[in-house]
Amino acid sequence: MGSMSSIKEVAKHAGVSPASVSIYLNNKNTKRVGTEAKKRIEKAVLELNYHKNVFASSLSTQKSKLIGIIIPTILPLFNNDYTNALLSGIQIRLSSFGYGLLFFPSSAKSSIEIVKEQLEKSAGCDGYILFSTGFCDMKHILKNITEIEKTKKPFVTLNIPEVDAAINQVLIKDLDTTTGVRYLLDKGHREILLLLGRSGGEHAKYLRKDFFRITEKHDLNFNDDRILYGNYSAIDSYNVIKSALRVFPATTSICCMSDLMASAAIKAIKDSGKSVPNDISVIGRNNSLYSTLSEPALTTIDLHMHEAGLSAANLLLDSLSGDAATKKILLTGSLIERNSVQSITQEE
Amino acid sequence: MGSMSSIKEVAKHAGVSPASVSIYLNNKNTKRVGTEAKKRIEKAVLELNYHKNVFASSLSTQKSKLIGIIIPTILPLFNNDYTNALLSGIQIRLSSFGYGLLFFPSSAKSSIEIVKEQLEKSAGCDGYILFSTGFCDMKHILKNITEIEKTKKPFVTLNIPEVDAAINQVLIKDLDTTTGVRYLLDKGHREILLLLGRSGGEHAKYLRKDFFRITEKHDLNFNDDRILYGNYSAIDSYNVIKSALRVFPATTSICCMSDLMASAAIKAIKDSGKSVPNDISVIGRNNSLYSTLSEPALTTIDLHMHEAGLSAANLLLDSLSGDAATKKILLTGSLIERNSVQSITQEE
DNA sequence: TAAAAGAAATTAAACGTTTAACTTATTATT
DNA sequence: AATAATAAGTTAAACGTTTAATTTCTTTTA
Repeated sequence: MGSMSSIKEVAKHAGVSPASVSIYLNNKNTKRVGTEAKKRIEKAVLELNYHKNVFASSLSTQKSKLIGIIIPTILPLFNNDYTNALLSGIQIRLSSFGYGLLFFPSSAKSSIEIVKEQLEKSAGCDGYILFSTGFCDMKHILKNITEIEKTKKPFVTLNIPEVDAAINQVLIKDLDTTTGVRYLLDKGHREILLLLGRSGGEHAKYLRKDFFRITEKHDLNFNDDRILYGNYSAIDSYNVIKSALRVFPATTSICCMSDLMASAAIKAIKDSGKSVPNDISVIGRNNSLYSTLSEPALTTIDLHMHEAGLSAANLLLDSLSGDAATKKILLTGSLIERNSVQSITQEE
Repeated sequence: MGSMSSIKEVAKHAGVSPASVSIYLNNKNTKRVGTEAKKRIEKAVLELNYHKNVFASSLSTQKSKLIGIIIPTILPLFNNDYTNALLSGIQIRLSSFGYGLLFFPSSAKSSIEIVKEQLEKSAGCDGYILFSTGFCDMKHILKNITEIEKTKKPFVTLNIPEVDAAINQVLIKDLDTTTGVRYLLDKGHREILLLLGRSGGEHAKYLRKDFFRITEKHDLNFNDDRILYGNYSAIDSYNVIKSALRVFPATTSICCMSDLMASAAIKAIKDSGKSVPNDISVIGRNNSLYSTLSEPALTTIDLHMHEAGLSAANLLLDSLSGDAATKKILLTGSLIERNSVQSITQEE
C-alpha cells in the first residue's frame, strides 16, 4: 500500500489539481474537466498504474459499497450447501449494484461475542446481512439483533425465525419439518422416523417440537426415540438408520433433513434387505444436484435457498436506497415429487 | 455511517484526548494511559456504542487486514464445490490471523476486465489470492498476473497451471486427467471414454491434449469422439453417456471429471443394461460427500481442495509477514479406491 | 461595451484514526 | 538539592479522497 500512487501524483503528472482528477475519475462525462485535461489524466493514471484507495474514498464519502456478512458461528463458512446457496444469491444481486461482500470470521467463543467482533471489524460497511446458522439460542439471536440495530445501519436477517420486531427479514417457511412430515402423513404413513442433522441447540429442539406437534394431531404418540441425528454425514446417517430399523422394524417412512442423509438412509434401508419405496418411503430436503441420481430418485423439498439470498439482497438494496418500510419475505419450499415415496393403502 | 460516534466524541465524553483513546483501544495494557482514564474511556465507548472506523484506521496505518479474493469469472462465486472447498481452507487459516475476506464480483465481460475491476475496487487490501476458474485463456491469466503484480502487494495464485514466473503459487497436480486415465490403463482398460465438464476454453483443450498424450503411449489411437462433455450436470452427463455407449459399445471404462458426472454415468450405464464395474468401470473426481453412496461406491480422486486453500493462505501469510522468498506448493491428489473400477483380464 | 453566463479549473476543509514528538508532573537516584 | 527517569498525558500532522465554494478566463447577450 505504501508504494501506491495517489491522486496527488496523478494530478502532478497530468498538470492539474487533485480535485480535477477526482472529479473526472468519478464521472468521465463531467463538463468540469476539459477534453485536453481528461486525456492527460487518463495517461497519467495508466502510467502510474493508479488505483483509487477505497478506504480514503469511503472515509470521505461515508459510503463503502461494502456489505458485511454476519454469521454467528464458529463453523467454517464456505463448506456447506446451506450457506453457499444463500451467499450465491446474495452475491449475484448485490454485485450487480456494485456492492462487495466482506467476511470477517471470528475467533470468539459465544455467538454474541462473535457478532460483536464481526461488527467491530466490519464497522464502516453500508449494511449487514445476519445469517442464522440454525444452531444458536434464540435469546442470543435477539441480543445479536440488538447489537446490529445499534449500528443504525440497514440490515436484514436471513432465516432467523420468529423475530417479530419491525426489521427486514427473509424466512423460508419449510425450515421446519412440517412439509415433509405432513406429506408422509397424507400419503398414509403412520410409522415415521425423523432424521435430523445435529442434536443439541435450539434448532434441533424446535424441529423436535414441530414433529411432535404435527404427529400428535394424527393421534400418534411418538417419543424421542423416533428422532435420529445424522450429523449431515453419510456414514453417521447410514449407521443410525441401520440400527433404528432394528428398533422400529415396522417403519414405513423416514423424513430426512438433507438429501445427503436421505441418500444414506436409502442405502441403509437397502442393506437391511428392504426396498425403497415399496417397503419404506424416504423424503429428503434441499433438492441437491444428486437427488435425481439416487435409486430411486429422491422426493425432496426444494428450499429455494438461492432465491432467499436474492430476496435478502433485494430488501437490503431497498433499505440502502432509503426505503424506510420494513418488510418480511416469506418463502415456501416446494415439494419435488420423484420416486422415493409411496402411498400406503389403509390397512390398519 | 453518518450517525456513528467518533473517537473525538469518545475522547470528549471521557475527558481525554483522542490520542489517548486511540492508544488505549489499540493496546489495553498500555502504560501511556492511566487506570482512571482507562475506565472513563471504557465507559464512554460503551455508552456511545463506539466502533472504530476501519477505513480511517486503514488509511492511517496503511494496513487493512483484508485479503482480496480475485476470481476472473462471470460465474456466480459460491455455488460450486470447487470454489467452496478452496475458500473454506483459505478462510479458516486467514481468519485465525485476524484477516477478513473481500469479494468484489465484477460485471465486466472479459477475464482481464474483471480482474482489473476487482483490483480497482479492492485496492487497499493487504494482499490477494488469484483463483483459476479453469476456463480462461492462458494468455489472459498471464495478463491478470501482470495486473496484480503492478499493485506490488503480496499475492498467491491458486490452481493456475504452468506459470513459471517467480511468484507464490499453489497447484494441484491432478487437475489434469493423468491420474484417472493412468489408473484405468493400469487396470488393463483399453476402451476408455473421457467425460469432461464444459467444452471450449483452454482448460478443456489442456485436458484433451493430456488424454491423447497418455493414451498414445499405450498405442491407443483415440480421437475426439471419445471425449464427452457433461457440463457438470447430472442430466446432461446421463444423456451424453447413454448415447456414447451406443457409439462405443465396447467401452470398458469411463473417466469422469467430477463425482456428480460419474454418478450420472453409472446411472446411464445401468439403464443401458450393463453393470458397474463388471461391464464398465467408472472413476470420478473430488471425493465428494456423495461418493460413498452411489452403487457401487465410487472410486475417485481426492483433490484436497481444502488443503490447497490452507496452503495458499499460508503462503500469503508468509509473504505478508515479510518473507521475500517465492514458493511453489505442489499438491497431489489421492486415489480413493472403492468399488466402481475393476481390473480386466488380458484377453485381447 | 458593459454585464451576464458559462467553462475550466483550483482551494481548502473535511472524513476518523494513528503516531512521532513534545509537555508536564511525579518519583527515584546520586 | 540537583539530575535523571518515568508516568500520563497532549499536539498536530499525516493518510488519500471528496466536494462546496471560489476563482479565473472566455464567450455570449443586450
